[in-house]
Parts: sequence; C-alpha cells; structure tokens
Amino acid sequence: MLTISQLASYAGVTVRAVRHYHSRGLLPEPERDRSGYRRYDAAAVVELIKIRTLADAGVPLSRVHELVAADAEEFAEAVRDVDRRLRAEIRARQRSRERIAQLAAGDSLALPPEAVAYLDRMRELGFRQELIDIERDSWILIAAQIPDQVSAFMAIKHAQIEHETLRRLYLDLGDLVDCTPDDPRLPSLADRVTAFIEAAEAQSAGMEEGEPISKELIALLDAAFVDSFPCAPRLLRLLEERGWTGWTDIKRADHAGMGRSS
Amino acid sequence: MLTISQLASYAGVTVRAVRHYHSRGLLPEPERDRSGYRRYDAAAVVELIKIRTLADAGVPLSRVHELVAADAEEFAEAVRDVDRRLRAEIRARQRSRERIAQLAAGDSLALPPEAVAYLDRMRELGFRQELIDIERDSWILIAAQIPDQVSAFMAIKHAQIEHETLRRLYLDLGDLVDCTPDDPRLPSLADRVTAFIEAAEAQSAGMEEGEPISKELIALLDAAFVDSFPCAPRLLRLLEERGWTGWTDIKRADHAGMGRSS
DNA sequence: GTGGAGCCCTGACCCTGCGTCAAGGTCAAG
DNA sequence: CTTGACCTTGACGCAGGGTCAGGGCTCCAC
Repeated sequence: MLTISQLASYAGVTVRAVRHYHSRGLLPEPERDRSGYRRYDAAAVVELIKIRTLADAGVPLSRVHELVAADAEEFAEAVRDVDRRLRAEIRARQRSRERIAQLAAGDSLALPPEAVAYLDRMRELGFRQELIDIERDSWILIAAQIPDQVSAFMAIKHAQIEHETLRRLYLDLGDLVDCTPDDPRLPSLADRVTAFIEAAEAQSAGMEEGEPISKELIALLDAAFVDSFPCAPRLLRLLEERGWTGWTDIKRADHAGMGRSS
Repeated sequence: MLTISQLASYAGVTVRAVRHYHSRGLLPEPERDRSGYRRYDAAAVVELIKIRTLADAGVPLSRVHELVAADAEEFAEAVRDVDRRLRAEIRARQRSRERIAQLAAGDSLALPPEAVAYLDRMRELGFRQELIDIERDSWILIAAQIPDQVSAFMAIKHAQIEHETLRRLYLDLGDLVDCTPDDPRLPSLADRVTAFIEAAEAQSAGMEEGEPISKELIALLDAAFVDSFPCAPRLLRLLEERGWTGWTDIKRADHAGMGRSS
C-alpha cells in the first residue's frame, strides 16, 4: 500500500495536489490506516495519472471530474473541444508575439503602420514633438473606434501634409501648443483655416464623403484638441465668428440657438 | 475627457480591470471631477493598451509595472524574454494537442500508441477484457515512470504474445482474474511459469539486459498484480516454493531471511 | 421637478489550482 | 527517548479579475 507522498511521486504531482483533488471529489478518498493516514492502491496511481494528463492539457478540474467518468462518445466530443481551445490559445500567443514585437520596435502599438509612417513623416517635416504626440493620441482614439477607416483617413492626411500651403498652415498651428488665448497670431490663423476650408468645400461640392464619423468620436477628438491647446477655445470662437463651428469636423455654423434655423 | 467606461472600451478591457490596475499602481489615478468620477485623457488610452498588450502576452502585472517604467534597453530585453516564454507555451500546447489526439484515438488515457496497439492485439487474440484492463493500467504506471523505455518493453511484449506456448500460458493466467486462492489449476500454472522462466534464463545466459527497472516501480506493479488477482498471493507462494520470487521481475530466490546467503 | 436609466464610487467576497504555513499526531531509526 | 521525516486538518495567500451590495451622479423625458 502507498502513502500519499508515494502516490504523488509515482504520478508526478505534489501531495498538496492530491489532497486538492480529494477535496474536489476528483479522486475518491481511500481507506485510512489505524492512525488516520490515507492508504492507496496501485489503481489510484492510474486514476491520478489520468487526472493529471487531462489537467495538463488545460482542462479545468471541474470538467476533468465529468470526463474521467464519461463514455467514449462524450469523451471524444470533449477532446475535440479541448483541441479547439488549444488551437485558439496557440493563435492568441502568436498574435501576442506580433504585438509585443511591435511594442519593442517603436512608438507604435494601438496604431496601424500607416499612422506610424504618418507620424514619422511629420517628424521629418519638422513638426514639433508635442504636436506629434497630440496627433498620435488622436489617432489612437480613432483607431480604437473605427479601425477599418483609419487607412482611408490616413491617405487623406498623407496627401494634405505633402501639400505646400496646407503643410505651412499645419506647422503654424503646431506652434499653438504653447500660446496663450490672447496670442496675436490667432486671428490670422483663423482666417487661413477658414480660407482653406472654404476652398476645400468649393472643390468637393457635390462629392460624397466616405462614411461619416460618429458624433461621439468627433466630440472626443475636439475635447482632446481643447485639452492640448490652451488657446483652442479662443480659436474655436474666432472660427465661429467667421461662420464655422467645430474642429475635427468643421461645419458651417447654423446660428442655431438664436431662435431660428437657416 | 473620458469616463472610466469610455477609457475601458477604447482599450478593450473591462472597467473592473482598469480599477484593478489603479489599485496595483500600474495605471496612475487620474484627476477626479467634482463628483469624484475619474476623468481620463487620451494618453491614458495609450498607457492602458500598452499594459493590456503586455498582460495579454502573459506578463504578470507586477512585471508590467516595472516594464512600463523601464528604459528601452531593459524593455527590449524583457520583450525577448516574454517572446521566449510565448514560444515555449506554443510548443507546450502543440505537444498537448498531440497527446490528447492520441488520447482520443486509443481507448485509454496516458498511453503511448504502441501500448494501445498491444492492447488491441490482446483483444484480437481473445484475452479477457478484465485482463486487458489490468494490463492497460500497468502500462500506464510504466509509461508514467519510464516513458523512454516503454517502446523497448513493448517490442518484447509484442514478440512474447505472438509466441505460441507463451501466449497459451498468458491466456491461462488471464483466467486467474476470478479464481480463488485454492484453485486447483494454480500448481500446474506455477510449474509452467517456472519452466518458461528457466528456459528464458538459459537462452539469455550472459546476455546483458537493458536498463534495469527501479525497485519501486517493480514493487508498484507487483502490488497492482496482487490487488487485481485474488489468488496472486497463493501463486507467488507456489513460485517461491519452486525457487522464484517476485512477479514483474521474477528472480531466483536467495533463501534470504534464513540466516545465510547463497 | 421628478422619476428612472445608466453611469460612477468604494468595499467586500468569489473563483481556480494549488503553495505555504501552523499546529499538532505518527513512525522508523539510532 | 529523541530526532527527523512523515501524516493530518485548517486556514490564508497569489493572480486577475467577476460580481454583488449599497450608495451617489447626471441626464433625459415626461
């Protein structure tokens, strides 16, 4: 007859694990000798090895319980289940490997490669790092919300940034990161922004935009803009004076709230 | 500004997880609004995604804590570590898949295919199911202790079972599963066993056996034999009378315990 | 202005699969 | 008889959260 530690060592598990299986009802409690010690026979070793084999394959102990008592049909089905789970776990780990590789490679992660390329291009063109960081955060939010549309928007941004006039506007806007609400450059910047928007509007008149962005995301991005630029509220007011509202998605102001709609 | 649930959904985690990371000091507690709600900025999303990516890769939260504050060098080293672990886990799961595939294919858990084949052959040759079950359990024990040597032993067993005389001896031994200790067939069976052992001994005189099996395993297998056959003790006594001791590994008795050794 | 839905807060217990004391009883050897 | 290696039960601890419980906000509709 075997003691608990002999049993455990034959099956390659710890004594604690054996007692745990007893308490779970997985392995039946054996006879006790006169001093209360558990005494096992060889069949218990076999049982224990079966339990460990399933547990090692990642089957939860509660299922092991059912399986050791299951018929062949049921058992085969369960095995297929376990195999599916193992495959899923392998895939998950492969994805994890890719993700942490990205994470080690650079500032990316949570950002698709096009966006990373765009941020790199901004750096090359001399944009301030603070602005790039803000831009990156915005794109993270966008990627989290509408991952499928990121590359379409990214293409537009890439084109914009390579456009001479627009790039200069962006660069000057970038300087706003540390300006105060009463900065003298603001009115002329507001003029340049409205000029561009109006030009773009004229060009794309009648053109259908892609899928519209949700109000929530626009609000979120606007809020992020306001948080990052101390003078953002002032700029937005200046734009409203010129007939435009919003930032992420600038639209003609309706003079709504004045009692009539146009 | 983001509420906790917005933050959580952007990063693809639960609200509870975010609070958990706060309590672990992984993610800094953000400002609260006037009603005590946490308010996050977009940078928190970046942080949170980074944390999740590491945690998903199986990095314990305590290490994630170190890593998010680590420099590039240290981080890269840690990432290599994590990647090694992930590869190892993938391999482990692939091995598990193979094991459970075997497990589904054969009628039993924790047995290598050669053993399953052997048991199938026993069934074909007309051995009783009870005997096959006992044999299976023995092989589970052997496979657990000395997995590398199973196929060598299996080859021997396969040869034995195809040997006419020996097979008939085995078949008759199989009938012992339900015999009583005073069964009249026992003495002649003991004679046949000793005859075979002596013949085998003569043949293999001077031949070196493979690796010896450990005393513990032999004792365990003997115990399993005794547990399974009510008449096993009687048979062992009969063998001792004929100068042999043990069962799994039958050896010439030394008359030890009689005050002298030969 | 008031009710209810749907957020938010903290604190506390629950889960798995054991590891790790703690506090004692037992057994075999010297 | 002592020592050290076992055995017993019971309880707490770990990660990584889930899931109440018992409260407070806020916002929108009526």
